[in-house]
Amino acid sequence: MSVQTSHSAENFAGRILGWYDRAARVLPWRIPPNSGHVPDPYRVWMAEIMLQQTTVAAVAGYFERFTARWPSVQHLAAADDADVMAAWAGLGYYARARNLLACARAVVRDHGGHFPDSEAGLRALPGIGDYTAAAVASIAFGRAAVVVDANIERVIARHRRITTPLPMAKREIRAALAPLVPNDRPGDFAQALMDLGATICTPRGPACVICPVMTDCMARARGDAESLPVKPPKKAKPHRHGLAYWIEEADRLWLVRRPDKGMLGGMRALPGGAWEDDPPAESGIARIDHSFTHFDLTLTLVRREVPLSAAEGEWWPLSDLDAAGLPTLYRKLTDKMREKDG
DNA sequence: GAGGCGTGGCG
DNA sequence: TCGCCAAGCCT
Repeated sequence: MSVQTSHSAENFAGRILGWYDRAARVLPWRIPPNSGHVPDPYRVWMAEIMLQQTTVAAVAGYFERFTARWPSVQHLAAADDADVMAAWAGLGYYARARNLLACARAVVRDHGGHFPDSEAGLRALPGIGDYTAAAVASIAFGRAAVVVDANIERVIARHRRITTPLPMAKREIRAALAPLVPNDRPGDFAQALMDLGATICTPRGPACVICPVMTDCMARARGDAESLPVKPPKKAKPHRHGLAYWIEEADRLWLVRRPDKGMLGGMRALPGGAWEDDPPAESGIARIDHSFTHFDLTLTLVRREVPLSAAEGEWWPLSDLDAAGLPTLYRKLTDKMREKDG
């Protein structure tokens, strides 16, 4: 991975790290630069999984709750699946939670409770891809890995003015970044580039005038930083419809668990039918709209008297629905019913 | 390589 | 309002 470091590369890393020393964001999972503290690989890993495609603001509370409740990988590995899934509810991309548990158990079972300290070792664990392996190797273990996330992609595509469209540009971006990675403080370097992308080299309206690497940024010189990186066009989202069943008895609600694969896999949910292209005939007692990554959904809530015999599920106290850990889609329905009934 | 996979915030 | 986007991974 690492390489001969040219004079200009040192200069780049130096300016990035100098800026980071002054401007690093204070985050619950982050060791402040030059504090002399040693990062806990478990916490670094936990944060990286939660931050996949998810904003810092959304993650903060979940990170605090998870690390308080399961302070080590051994604690997490011993947790009940249902508790972990419920605690993840609302954060999205639920395959991450299933892989989080699988990964914790693999670390305990196959690695004596210690995370592998190499990129390749980390990459072999469930839920850890190229980015996360490099990020944990670099931040937790000081390895000079080439960390490339969407922020860093944007920073490098602009600095080197790489106009090849994504995802083809990834190869060029990685090649451009590799010789810039310092052997000293590689973790801070990666976090610095991500902070830079999040606060200065932003997708829209980048604040080039205060950027620590403005002087040799090729896109800045050309005045087209905001147009980079070039991304492929998005596809239109279809609209779907579905039914959900409100089955209530003695102040309890009938909940099911969705299958492990597919949408909202492994999560508690209201029972219901398949999601289809056409709206249902019934008008129901409530209706909500929800937008997923690849389709929009209108869900109609219908009252039913008894559980379907074949459906496996559980009666849940209506007074404690929050603890069920329903995904946001179903939370919208239960919130609406709570409003109606007072 | 392309598509499946959540959610909330922001301009 | 609504499209875009956020520390991607898996198949």
